[in-house]
Amino acid sequence: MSSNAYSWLEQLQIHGYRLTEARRAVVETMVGSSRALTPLEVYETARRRYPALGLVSVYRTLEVLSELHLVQRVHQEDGCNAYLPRAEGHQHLLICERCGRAEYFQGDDLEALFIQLGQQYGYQIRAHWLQISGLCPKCSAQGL
Amino acid sequence: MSSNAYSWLEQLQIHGYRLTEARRAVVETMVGSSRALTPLEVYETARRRYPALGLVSVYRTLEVLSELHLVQRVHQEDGCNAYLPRAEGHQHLLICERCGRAEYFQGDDLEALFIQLGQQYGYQIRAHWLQISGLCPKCSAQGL
DNA sequence: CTCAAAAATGAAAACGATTTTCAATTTCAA
DNA sequence: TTGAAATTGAAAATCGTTTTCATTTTTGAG
Repeated sequence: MSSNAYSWLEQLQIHGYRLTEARRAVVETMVGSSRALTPLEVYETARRRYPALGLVSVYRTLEVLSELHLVQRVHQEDGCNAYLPRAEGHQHLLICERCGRAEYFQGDDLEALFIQLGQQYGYQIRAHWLQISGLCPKCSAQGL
Repeated sequence: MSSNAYSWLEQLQIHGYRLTEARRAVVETMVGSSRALTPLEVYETARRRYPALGLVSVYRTLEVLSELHLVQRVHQEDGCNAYLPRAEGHQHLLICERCGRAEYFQGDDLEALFIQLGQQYGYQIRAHWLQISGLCPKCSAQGL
């Protein structure tokens, strides 16, 4: 549904953002990525399509895409500056710590736990974050 | 068990680290904290006990404590540079995004899910991370 | 289509957190 | 007690990110 460049650009437009070459290039890079990408990686990839792109615009566009819930930041031991298309609904992430490859898995039953915990501790739950990391089959085969 | 300054210092010693005033000050600050603390906050707190302490030593000590699994980094929307005593066993974190207060809750049943997912996707699971955030009762009462 | 206001851009400078360097100090085992 | 090795704090360097600002691009009204 929201997993194609057209709808991402549409979302930008709906929220009053202009469609620019810089944004198109970043969107095209992020929308189909199955790997977590750092701003610098997005920059390098997107510049192949739009060489005039500035790194600053990558940062700014990623920020906007985050606000619109189209991408999300990925947290890992070695850094928290990579981005992926946002997991939808009750999905969570399984990420390869070597190559950044991501799988999205369903975790509906976890929502109940979160709600229960909120009540138990008197917390007003705002967000939850579940992420599993390890080596994908390919990286696993190559050895560490 | 590992939740007192004595055993943390013992762990440092066992692993060949020397016991210094700087490390004692950082350990004393971290070991009993129920709030996530940034390196700067650790520095400011620990300096009350040992004014000669340098910020650099805080960074270095936190790194060592992380390696020894005595503290862990906390990931939040607004930054990933705060630390807490490490959750033990199958515990996970419930954190107040306003004041950093942390609750540790048990999540044994989640381990089974992680193992199952690893098999399903062919991943060699190395780590998992579950964290819930929101407002603690106190911060919730104060309004946003 | 034209045009002007507003939004967005890229380059450079500024920034803040973290790391490195290094000479001086501290620890600890012999 | 002593000396080698580890550790320290201060300063400088580094890295990712943000801000500033003059210029360019987008878009909607005419």
